[in-house]
Amino acid sequence: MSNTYHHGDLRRALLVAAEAELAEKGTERFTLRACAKRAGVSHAAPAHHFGDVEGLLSALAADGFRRFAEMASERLQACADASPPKRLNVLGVGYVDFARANPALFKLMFASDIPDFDDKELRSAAEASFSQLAAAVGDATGTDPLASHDGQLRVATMWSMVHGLSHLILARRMRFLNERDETELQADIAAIISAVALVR
Amino acid sequence: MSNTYHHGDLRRALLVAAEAELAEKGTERFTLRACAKRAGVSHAAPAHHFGDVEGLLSALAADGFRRFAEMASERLQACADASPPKRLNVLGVGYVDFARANPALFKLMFASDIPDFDDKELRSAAEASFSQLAAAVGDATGTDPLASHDGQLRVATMWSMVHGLSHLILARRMRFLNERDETELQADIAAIISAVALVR
DNA sequence: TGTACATCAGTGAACGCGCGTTCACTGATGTAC
DNA sequence: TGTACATCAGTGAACGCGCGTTCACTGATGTAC
Repeated sequence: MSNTYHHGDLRRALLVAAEAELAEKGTERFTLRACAKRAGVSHAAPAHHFGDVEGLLSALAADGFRRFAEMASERLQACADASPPKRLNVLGVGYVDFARANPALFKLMFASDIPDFDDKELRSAAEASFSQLAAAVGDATGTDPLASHDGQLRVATMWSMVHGLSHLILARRMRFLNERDETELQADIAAIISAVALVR
Repeated sequence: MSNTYHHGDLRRALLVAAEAELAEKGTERFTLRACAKRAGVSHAAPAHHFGDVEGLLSALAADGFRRFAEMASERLQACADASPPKRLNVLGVGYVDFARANPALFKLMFASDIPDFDDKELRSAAEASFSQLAAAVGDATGTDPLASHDGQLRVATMWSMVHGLSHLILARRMRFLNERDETELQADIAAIISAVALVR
């Protein structure tokens, strides 16, 4: 058993390394060479799996959307018996929690220019997440969320709310929220979201 | 009158150039050399005024906040006689309009890592904008927006709403909004914001 | 079970490029006398 | 009005650096017979 020459799952390892690099250095200073080094591999290796920086980041963003959808499913399942508006609120809180737990990944997922959104894998992963949100809005409001103009606006409202809250928390722009401790913050997030989620 | 050696207002010209560069290339590929070239000046000149990239971007972000506050004041003044909730809605629509009119600048203003937020000028410009929003929320809800916990949550709700909507529109992630024409989009934005702005 | 061969993942040296930074300089401007 | 001088904004050549990319290579694996 010779251990090193073939890595085994370098693709996976590079995604993990890329996420850590992104978290440490941000998109500006993100380099393939640093990812390769972190994964313990020569700097030319990433090209084999991802082609270029954009390819690696697109794959990472797609991975982020899949993880988000998975988290959302788990949380919804955990409150399967609750009322639809309550479940929508739970999903919204999950959205913000995900962003706070994976700030660099979250920013990448919603960066308009970096990942290649024509990438099929990325696109379908993102749309699966979106559908989850739309369905929850539909359940809570009792309307088909995407068939009617009104339903679309409801989805847009909820999504904007949780997305903006996530982004402002990550950017540390709402000072009074930054000063809350974790328990208080959780309560505040749920309260803010409920201003939209429980609207009939 | 010799025309060129001293530029006159290179600082201003570099800010204009930097904004255009940012719009064209994004933060990733933003370079001082390109800004200097665009301003028609040697590549070593920017250091005289801004020190380094971060200094230039911080100054640009501060400029963005000042322009935002100015735009907001004008719009509020134009509807001075309307009801407070209506005026809050106008301010919210202005927020989204500003983001759509200055996408690169808007992203820079809310990037968590790029501009140096300890910069005094940037900080005070940002806080002035924030105060404007808080005051409008206070007027609309009849409470001191920052003194009470409830008031803070109202501000956070409104800000999250308009910020998230702006960001999702810029990132082109809400497909059904992308497909609207300008008039429809304006109406939809106002409708979405009113879900929060008119809540009593 | 063994041998030969094709395939593939990862290597490492080399390259050219554009970047930020430095620094001695030079041209323009303002002020003192 | 003229002269001398200090100050300052912008120049341009030079530098070192880290990047992505290329390419001939090599080590490991799987498969055919």
